[in-house]
Amino acid sequence: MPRMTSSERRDAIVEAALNVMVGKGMAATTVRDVAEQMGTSSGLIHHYFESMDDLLAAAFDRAAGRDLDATRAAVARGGGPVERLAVFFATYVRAEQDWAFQLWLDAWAEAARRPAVRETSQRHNVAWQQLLSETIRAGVNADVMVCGDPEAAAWRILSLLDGLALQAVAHRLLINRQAVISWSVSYAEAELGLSPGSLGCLPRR
Amino acid sequence: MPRMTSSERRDAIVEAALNVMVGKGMAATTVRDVAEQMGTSSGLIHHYFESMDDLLAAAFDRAAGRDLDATRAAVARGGGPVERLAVFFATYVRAEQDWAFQLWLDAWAEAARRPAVRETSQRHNVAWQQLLSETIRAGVNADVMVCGDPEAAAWRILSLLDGLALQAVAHRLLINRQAVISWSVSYAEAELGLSPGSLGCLPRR
DNA sequence: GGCGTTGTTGGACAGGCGCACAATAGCCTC
DNA sequence: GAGGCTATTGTGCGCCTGTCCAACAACGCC
Repeated sequence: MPRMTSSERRDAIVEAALNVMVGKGMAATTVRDVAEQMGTSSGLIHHYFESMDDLLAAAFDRAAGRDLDATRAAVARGGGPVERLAVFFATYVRAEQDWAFQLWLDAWAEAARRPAVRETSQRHNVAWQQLLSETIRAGVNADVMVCGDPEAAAWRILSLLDGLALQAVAHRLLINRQAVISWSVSYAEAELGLSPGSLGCLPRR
Repeated sequence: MPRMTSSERRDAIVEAALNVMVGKGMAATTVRDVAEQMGTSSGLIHHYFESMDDLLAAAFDRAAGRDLDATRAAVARGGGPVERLAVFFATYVRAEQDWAFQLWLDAWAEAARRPAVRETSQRHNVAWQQLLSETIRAGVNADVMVCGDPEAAAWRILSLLDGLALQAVAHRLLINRQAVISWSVSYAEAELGLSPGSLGCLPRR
């Protein structure tokens, strides 16, 4: 196979691992799968990653990082705090759709046995909470939201979002994505003292 | 090893499997582990269970079923609808503690690859939602709660509970059990038109 | 152009997995 | 007590896993 620079190859491996993970799930992803996906030998992978744990963590890190970066960028483009918060919800729910949330599910479960995966998922979880709590804090400082503890409120809102996504994945027919976003938006409006409907023109409950 | 009746042996296998699952996680549980835990040969297990999928599902079914039955019984002992709801929260959060929620996490992740586990976790999820929505409906019928759609409200409350438990397990230090119960209780009170504090004397936010 | 460095190969290794199956051991019935 | 039924054993098969390593090949440097 063609020679690559270190960073290119490392990138390609992570990308291949991510592809396999999306298709088969994190727990079922093997070194040989990733090698086959890349079209190289399996030994190559261990030249770039100390262990399978590290590789899975790196692949998950990339997927989760992309979603986080996309949401962070979209939020930053928003005008006022309220609009930024609305963008947060819209982008978050879109990011967590389909295979993405299954990946989070896998990561949480695997975290019990894979230290690197655990570290990665914890780091991203905290990053999401920080992004949301900073958005809330900006709204409070601008006197358009009311919240005594933005940190705690962010945990609560994220918990509801994740819990709803969980239910949506667990039985796809009973809860749909429309419900996830409208319910969580309604909750956030109540939590932050916003008037109903101010966080988006989506049909609400 | 001493001979048992069919049902006794089946029971013992499920119990042993559950013990292993609690200690090592569902994904890491093997036939040989379960056999060793029981003190018998591994071949015996396949006389009672067609596949590992069935065994894992049966073990999870027992664990989840116990929690559900305990909560259902505790709720039934409650006096009025409001007290029953308060009992639901107290018992639910206690049931989901420690290893129990990790088991749910494992089940959700494994569900993608193990049909029997998927069926079992879906069944229990729906059962929890029915228990909660029936409690809510009773409160609405008794004119002590206000809720236009008890089914949907039950999904929202359960989602928040699960999401909070998820965060609590993911980073044990940032959210504790006290927060899980007080935050979810506060949400339920707002959702159902109850006055703050009516769902329990626990310290709230 | 030779040479050292390094990306890359492909297979070996030890271990673990679910599962199957013939042999054994214990109980019940007649 | 004999015979049959079934719970139980122990082993072995085939496959798959992560990791390692000696050999090979391509690139940059002098």
